[in-house]
Amino acid sequence: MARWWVDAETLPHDNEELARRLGQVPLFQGLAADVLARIGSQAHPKAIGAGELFFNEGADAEAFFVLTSGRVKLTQLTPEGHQVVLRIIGEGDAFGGAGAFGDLTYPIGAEAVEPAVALVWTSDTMRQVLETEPRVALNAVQFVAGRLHDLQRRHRQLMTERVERRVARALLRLVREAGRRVDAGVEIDFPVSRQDIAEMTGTTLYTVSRLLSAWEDRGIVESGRQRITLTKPHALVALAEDLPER
Amino acid sequence: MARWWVDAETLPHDNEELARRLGQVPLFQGLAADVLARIGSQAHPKAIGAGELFFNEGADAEAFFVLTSGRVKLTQLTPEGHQVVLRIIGEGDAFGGAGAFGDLTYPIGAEAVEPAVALVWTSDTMRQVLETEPRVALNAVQFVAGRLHDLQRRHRQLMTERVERRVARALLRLVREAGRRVDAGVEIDFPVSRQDIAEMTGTTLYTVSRLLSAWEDRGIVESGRQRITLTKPHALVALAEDLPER
DNA sequence: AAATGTGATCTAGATCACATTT
DNA sequence: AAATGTGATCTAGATCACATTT
Repeated sequence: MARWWVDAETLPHDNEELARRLGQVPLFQGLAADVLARIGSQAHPKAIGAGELFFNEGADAEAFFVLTSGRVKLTQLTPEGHQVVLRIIGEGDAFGGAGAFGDLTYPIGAEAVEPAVALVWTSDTMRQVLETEPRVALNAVQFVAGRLHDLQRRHRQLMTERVERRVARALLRLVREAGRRVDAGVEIDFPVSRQDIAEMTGTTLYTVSRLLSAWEDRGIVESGRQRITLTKPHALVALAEDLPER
Repeated sequence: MARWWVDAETLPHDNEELARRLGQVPLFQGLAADVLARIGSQAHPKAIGAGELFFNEGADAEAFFVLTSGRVKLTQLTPEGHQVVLRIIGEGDAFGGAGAFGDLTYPIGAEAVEPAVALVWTSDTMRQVLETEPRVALNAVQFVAGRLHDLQRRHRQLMTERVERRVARALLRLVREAGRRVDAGVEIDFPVSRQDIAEMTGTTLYTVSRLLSAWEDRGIVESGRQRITLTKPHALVALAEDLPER
């Protein structure tokens, strides 16, 4: 997908283009151009830097977001302060819907892993859109149900699969959603640390480091500081799916 | 909550009462009586025995259900055939919505843990209701979002907490949703095996058995064949929340 | 027959402790 | 300074193997 807006300033200048882009967001699919323009006119852009937050878990759910550039990780914190990464989203993805759906506080946090820009609506505005545009409500059901089904599958995998397979799946998922072709193979297109992978898969950075070292020895991956390239993705698929490795 | 219908035969006789009951289902909250009556008239009841299925994971998502009596576990199977229990639902709970929300197959299975009766609509019917009754779509977003948030919390717990705590949480959850006061304390009101608890918490029946034995020694639970009574629920809360135990 | 209980043993992966790299 | 690599050690909980209970 092409970049939507390179920065916050370019956004308000072209409302027609904005409406066209919004129509490609799954949540707003199927809406008439004038409705999209009206929804778009109620948004304002917000840009944050890498490591900054759009919102914290537990904060008042005052706003709804659609990411227009960058990557954002959706996280939860344990009472002991350990972070868990639920998913990493990219441009065109909606997040922070809890307020519009009736919750008082965000059940998750949202942190930029690289500089990010999002369109922001107040939760009240988005609740009104949900209530006046039945198509948006239908899209929202499908969107949230999709998230639920995906998490159910990963929950099952966390319950039943070994760490190696879960880490293999996480890497494949990341390149599927954010892969960039490079000479050596497919690279994950934003900074990912061993710690990030550990927080996505329910293990420790030590174990991720050892797995990546072992895979590097076998020529399956190449990795550096916050950078991972899959040189033989099919070999990781074999690990993830328990296929014979040829 | 009082029993809705003791068996399939009693259902069709009183459409007004049916509409009143449907109005208490979260998904149908806020609908006018005539709309409820129309929705109710399109349902038919289905009764199955303990251990039988309303549907299998992966089957065509042809129908939508509201449980009116009994308990149903929502499950997933691993490729190796191991079962995982995502949740156990009771009367008034909706399930099998995937078809109405646009999926072709059920992402989970639904098995009765005791004799159960559900109202059944075709997925097409329910999709039409979703499309013509904006309030139902709004309710559905809230319902599915609630399921998602709950699973996100449990996913985090599965990633970060020890087995003992997860099992303590599972028991507390079961008595909260299906607890029955008895002389000795609070009993889980349907048959639960060690295996069921293991499939809910991502451990083995052996570990659950050992935990229950240890807790029985400490006077926290009493348990028998497919039966668990919490005699000191507060002690389990202390285990689940890491409180000092007094 | 299916569910449960429990001792003995094993092991995947966590934890600890440093060293090295970017 | 933050991220990574890796040897040494530890341990929670799985696995195995029976015995017992309902």
